[in-house]
Amino acid sequence: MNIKEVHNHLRIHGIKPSMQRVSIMQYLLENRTHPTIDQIFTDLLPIIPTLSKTTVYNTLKLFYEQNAVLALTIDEKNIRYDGYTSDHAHLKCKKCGMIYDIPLEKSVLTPLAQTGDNYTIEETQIYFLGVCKKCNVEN
Amino acid sequence: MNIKEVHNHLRIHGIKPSMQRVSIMQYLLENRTHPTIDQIFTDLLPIIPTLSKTTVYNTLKLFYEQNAVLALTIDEKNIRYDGYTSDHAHLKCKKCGMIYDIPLEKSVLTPLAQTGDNYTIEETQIYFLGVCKKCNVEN
DNA sequence: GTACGTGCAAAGAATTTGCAGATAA
DNA sequence: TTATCTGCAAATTCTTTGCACGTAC
Repeated sequence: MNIKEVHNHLRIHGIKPSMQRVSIMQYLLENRTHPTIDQIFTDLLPIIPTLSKTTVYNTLKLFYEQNAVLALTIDEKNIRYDGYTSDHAHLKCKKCGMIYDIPLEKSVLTPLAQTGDNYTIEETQIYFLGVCKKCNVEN
Repeated sequence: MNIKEVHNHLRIHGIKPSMQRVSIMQYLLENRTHPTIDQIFTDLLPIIPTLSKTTVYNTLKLFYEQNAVLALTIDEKNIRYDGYTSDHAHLKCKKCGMIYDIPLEKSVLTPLAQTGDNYTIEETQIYFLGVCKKCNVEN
């Protein structure tokens, strides 16, 4: 994904595009791995040697407040971030720890939306805990 | 809820009932407030003055491993525990921070169960983030 | 030049670990 | 007795805060 696209993506969400912010958002958009703060920091440090972890914290907090990313708490230890904000569920494999995207059909989304009808719902998250296909085959 | 019932509840889940374990489980069954470790500790300390926070951590980890409680990560700061393990969703109010139980209809559960069909799903959690009725009225 | 962004170091909070004493079968 | 359970203190990990320096408009 080229930098201009990332710039636009940030501006759409009301975020001024600094060099660090662009790099972090680009990382999230290109790596659909639901990374932790630490993974983002470690992977970007070789590219931006002056990067500090505080900046990664600040930036992701800002992205989250501007609804530019999803924050996943499916992992008890660390918050994980997802640059892909459309409707989808997440599966955490209890064996390998990987987090997978699970597409959601309308048959799920429609009744679910009705469930929240009596409240002011801003965000819905669905987490599955189980074993992924790969780990199932291997054992 | 009397102690014998709590004893049984623990034994059903393969947990030896010590005094501390019974107190903590009884607390969870009688207080459907999704408490944090700290809330449990603080509330039980007057009843069990020798209780240590380590024991509360140990005990809830054990309960969770034995599927005797649900662990909610809907709150980014602390894990919250729920002694009520049947199907229901949770709503976290962004204003007051309270976590509410939301009953789930079959129209939600059935298509949701089908979504996970290709995986080995052991647990499903649904989180709503929004504003509760009380806070909506007040503002 | 003023406001905003970044990054260091220190502080704070949540959780885990190591170990010794207590308890129960 | 022998396992297990408990609880203190220390260690570790994750996150936030305070502040000074840089940068951009």
